[in-house]
Amino acid sequence: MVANPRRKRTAARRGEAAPAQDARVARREKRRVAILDAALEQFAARGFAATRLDDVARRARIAKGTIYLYFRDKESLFQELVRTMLSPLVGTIEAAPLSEVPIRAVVEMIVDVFVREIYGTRRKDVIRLIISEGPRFPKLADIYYREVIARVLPVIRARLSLAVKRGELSSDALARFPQLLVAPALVAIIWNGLFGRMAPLDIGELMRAHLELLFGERGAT
Amino acid sequence: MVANPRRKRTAARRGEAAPAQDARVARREKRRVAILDAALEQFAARGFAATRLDDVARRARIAKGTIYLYFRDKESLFQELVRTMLSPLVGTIEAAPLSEVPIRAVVEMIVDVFVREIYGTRRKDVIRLIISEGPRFPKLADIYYREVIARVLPVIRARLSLAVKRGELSSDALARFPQLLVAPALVAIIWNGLFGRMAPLDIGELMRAHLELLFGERGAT
DNA sequence: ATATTATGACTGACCAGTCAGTCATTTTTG
DNA sequence: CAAAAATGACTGACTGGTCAGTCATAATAT
Repeated sequence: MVANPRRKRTAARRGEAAPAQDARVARREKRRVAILDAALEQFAARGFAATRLDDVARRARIAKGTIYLYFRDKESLFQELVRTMLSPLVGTIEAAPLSEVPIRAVVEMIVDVFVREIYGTRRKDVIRLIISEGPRFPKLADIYYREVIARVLPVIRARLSLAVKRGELSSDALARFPQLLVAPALVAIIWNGLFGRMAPLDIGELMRAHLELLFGERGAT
Repeated sequence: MVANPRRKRTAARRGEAAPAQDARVARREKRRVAILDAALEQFAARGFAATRLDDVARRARIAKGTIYLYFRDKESLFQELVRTMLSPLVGTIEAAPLSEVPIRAVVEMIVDVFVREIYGTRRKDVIRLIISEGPRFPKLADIYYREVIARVLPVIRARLSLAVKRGELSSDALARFPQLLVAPALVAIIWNGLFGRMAPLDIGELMRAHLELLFGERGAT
């Protein structure tokens, strides 16, 4: 799109952003979110292949054709969904108080972010989707790795290595495999997705037990 | 199937198991396995919904209609696959030398079974399938829970509780959440399924590090 | 000859993606 | 200012293709 001279003139004359234009943009964004919302619901409930875009459209209260005005195709919609839901979270870890805090507090903070911001929100459904569909959509696994894992993991690993050097940790096991830190939380997501009906797993207690194994008895709660 | 009178007569007359009959049974079983094999390959590669029974048939070198002589429908085939692959494994744990062995050896044995018998075989694909498709097939999650989890978990939990009572373990965290024991192995399966191309995770090293965190430095290897 | 097993063409349901047409809103013209 | 023209967001019927499951027929075994 080329800049429109008409628009410029109007905005200049009134000394404000063109209101009609802004309303359009806002409306467009609202629709986009509505589609993504509906898509998450359907993909989470039925998986990628079994989700019908007719249903997504119905949930979003639009016609099916409209989806194609916002997303290239079903797979793009799926990818955008993952990107939109997870990318914002990365900042939280990247910007966190780094090395000024004792390692136990750092670890508890990471675990807490995971439990509250993922397990406690619809993001857990996105994680489930990545686990389920990722192997069949290399592009999806790629996006997730590049935009989340590759940005968060090194930060955490660096802090853990520092803790080893400082003598805060007696073993370098965690620094070498930071995955060990969140593995139980991931398992809780999976477990409750599968067996929540018959044997729900209390993620709070689970992670408390996990930290107990890592650091020994009770810490600040 | 009702007992076949012809078979009885033949066996009696010849004083041996009816050979023709046995050949039939064997042939039938071989076909069944061929179908299950092909199905595992396809389901693992494409997921339940995207797998075509035409492809399964081609892989098994039979016609599509033949599948329906061995399995009621696509979903039954899927369920039978899971049952057939995992049930045999349960015996291994159930029959293992229980409380005569020190707890660390018990734990290492459990981890080892997991790594060798699941991660090291096509059973890991079955686990992946359960994780991926389970939420959409409650019947599948049910089967897996009843036939595997519900039989293995109590045994392991009991042994861990005993270890706590005996003073072999200083914390009851593991006894309360035996899931913590295998969580890293599960994460390794998932991780390598998603990111194996760009950042493979060495499950041997991972589990060694895990045990190090649970028990402190090196044990018997 | 009969029963059992296997085949693969066929059917009907299903669904992603398209596109010609509608309509509300905005811009231009007189 | 009102009428006319332009815009572009939105719709939903339609198409082409896919695939689970069936069944009449054929091959094989007894």
